[in-house]
Amino acid sequence: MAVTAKDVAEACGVSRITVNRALSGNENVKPETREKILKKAQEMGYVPNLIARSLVNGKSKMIGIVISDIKNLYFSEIVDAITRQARARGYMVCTCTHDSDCQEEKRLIEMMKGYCVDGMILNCVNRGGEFKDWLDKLNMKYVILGYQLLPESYTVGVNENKSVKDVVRFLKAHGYNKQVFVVPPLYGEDGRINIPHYQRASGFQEEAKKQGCDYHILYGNDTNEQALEFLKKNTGEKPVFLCTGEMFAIPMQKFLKKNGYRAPKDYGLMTYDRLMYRFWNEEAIAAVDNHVDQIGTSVANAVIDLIEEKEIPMNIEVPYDLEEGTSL
Amino acid sequence: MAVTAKDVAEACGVSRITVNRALSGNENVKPETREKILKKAQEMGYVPNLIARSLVNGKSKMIGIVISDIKNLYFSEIVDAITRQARARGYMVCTCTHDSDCQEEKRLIEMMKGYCVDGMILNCVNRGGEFKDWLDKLNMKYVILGYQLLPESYTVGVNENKSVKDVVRFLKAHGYNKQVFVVPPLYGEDGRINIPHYQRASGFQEEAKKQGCDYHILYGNDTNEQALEFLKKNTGEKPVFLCTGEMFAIPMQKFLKKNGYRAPKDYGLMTYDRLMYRFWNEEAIAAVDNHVDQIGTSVANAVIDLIEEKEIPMNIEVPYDLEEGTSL
DNA sequence: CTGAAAGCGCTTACAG
DNA sequence: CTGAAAGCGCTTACAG
Repeated sequence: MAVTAKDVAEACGVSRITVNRALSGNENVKPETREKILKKAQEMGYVPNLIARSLVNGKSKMIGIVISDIKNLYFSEIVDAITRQARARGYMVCTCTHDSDCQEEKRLIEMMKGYCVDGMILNCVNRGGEFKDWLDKLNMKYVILGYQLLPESYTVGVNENKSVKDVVRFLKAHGYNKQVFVVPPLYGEDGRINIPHYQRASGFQEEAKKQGCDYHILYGNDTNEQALEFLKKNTGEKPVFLCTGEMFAIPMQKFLKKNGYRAPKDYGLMTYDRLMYRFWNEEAIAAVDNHVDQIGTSVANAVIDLIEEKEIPMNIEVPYDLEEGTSL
Repeated sequence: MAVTAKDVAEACGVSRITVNRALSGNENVKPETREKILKKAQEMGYVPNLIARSLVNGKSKMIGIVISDIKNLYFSEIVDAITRQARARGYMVCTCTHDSDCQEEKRLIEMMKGYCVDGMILNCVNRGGEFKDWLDKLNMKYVILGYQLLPESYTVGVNENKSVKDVVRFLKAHGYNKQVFVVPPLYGEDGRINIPHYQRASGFQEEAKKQGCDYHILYGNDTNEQALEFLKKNTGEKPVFLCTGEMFAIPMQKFLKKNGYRAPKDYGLMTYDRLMYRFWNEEAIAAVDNHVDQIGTSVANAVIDLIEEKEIPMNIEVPYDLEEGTSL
């Protein structure tokens, strides 16, 4: 098997403790001995066994990430940011995906515990107090991806309720009084609610009402068609569509274009995130940029702070920006 | 800290060995004792410490993935496929990224060894015999992402030299005798060659010559402009551009469109991969589909087969498809 | 059916 | 400056 400290020790005619001391930079080693050990270790290709070290130290320097799907651009960008920040602070990252399967999520979290990760970052599909109790019983440190997503837990994310209110005012300031919020079904096939989308939808409603806007909500799996109907029937003011994601905004833009409606001539368009945008050099849709990389960096810092026993706020808000584009 | 087998044993008034036997499904435990142990373990939230197990078993059931950048769609798709296949075979995955930094790649590989991964999947930026020697000295199992990328190593990928020849014939069969290969600089800033692109370029040249095509190669950072010039000066036959990636093909298509040239009216267009395509519902560019998910599945299987001491071929070719689109 | 012993590779006191 | 001892949580023989 692999070369161990013991092998190096034998090759040098000293004890493994001395080898360890030399390698760890401890001062109490005779310079010549140290030299010899370092040289031999190098020669023999000695790499310390980190899991043995974990076992005795009680810390693994590993962070577990349990998310739904890494092919999703949102997550690949977050995982990238987490990986970088974790490495910068001396941690390695293990990622696994549960495809929004509640049972699988629990299995993976237990597995992460089994591997003794020092902390976990969760994009949890399980919800509510029962899950929270189950999680706490594991006695692990964890941070939830998503602002205030799980009660009484450490969370990191954008305050969706607040940001959408900014958007309403932003659009109003751009002269749009007729505002249409476009959102896919809030409830999944399993009957569970999509909390971030719900936070946006309810915030939109509150603020649009408050601002005296003529507001509407398009909801469901056929929002493209609904939007087209809306434009056809619309009289008077030009409306703006606020889509809850690029996955909806971009196809909608194409669909409407095919049917003779163009932004910003016939309607305004705004979306969330600019993840796909980086692949193209075309006109930008106005967007709420949630700075996904910052979310990743923040959540990595949060969980590492927890691990290192630093105090952090319960719910960390990551800032967002409203970005102009050519679609308003 | 966490609940150990010892804790469960004490709670049940038996030895930890008995606990272990009950939990591992060993038959030699009195049914009542087993019942009691299973119940207590469940109650106490016992999760076996997998790194302690790794230490004694000499295998961690972890696979290390060392790649350049997970934000790259190619890699996020591969990592996704690897993760799924690895889980299906009982392995967990640790991923880290080196941003094409040769030193960092070596550090990460050593770190993976330190964490006792049973095998590694590498998208290596280091090349050549010296690296190969260094790698082998670590005495780890590894598979390289990229067909025949590192000599005398297990590799998995598409046979680029072969596939591009198919493409040349495919385009010829579509009536294109004037073929233009579009490739970014083959040498990076660091002077190292991009082997897959080189394999494609040289295969293209060989086959185009053999087929008696009127062939050209556009090469560099301004291939959009070069393509436009080419079309402007072009007389006679309609050419086809074969781009080495969507990152080049899609912007080129847009650029040419802006300048009044459209595919397939004024030119033909073919590209590699359909990774971005899944985000859109627009017309498809004809493409060599490398089935990136299959590459991921294959490379996961390859490394796990190695770990489990099964025989596998040195270089595994993953099949590709030539996909029709609306651009030819 | 059950347990005491040895060991995986390391670290952390403690003794010389 | 150097080493023997104990222990992290588990598993694998071996003994009763």
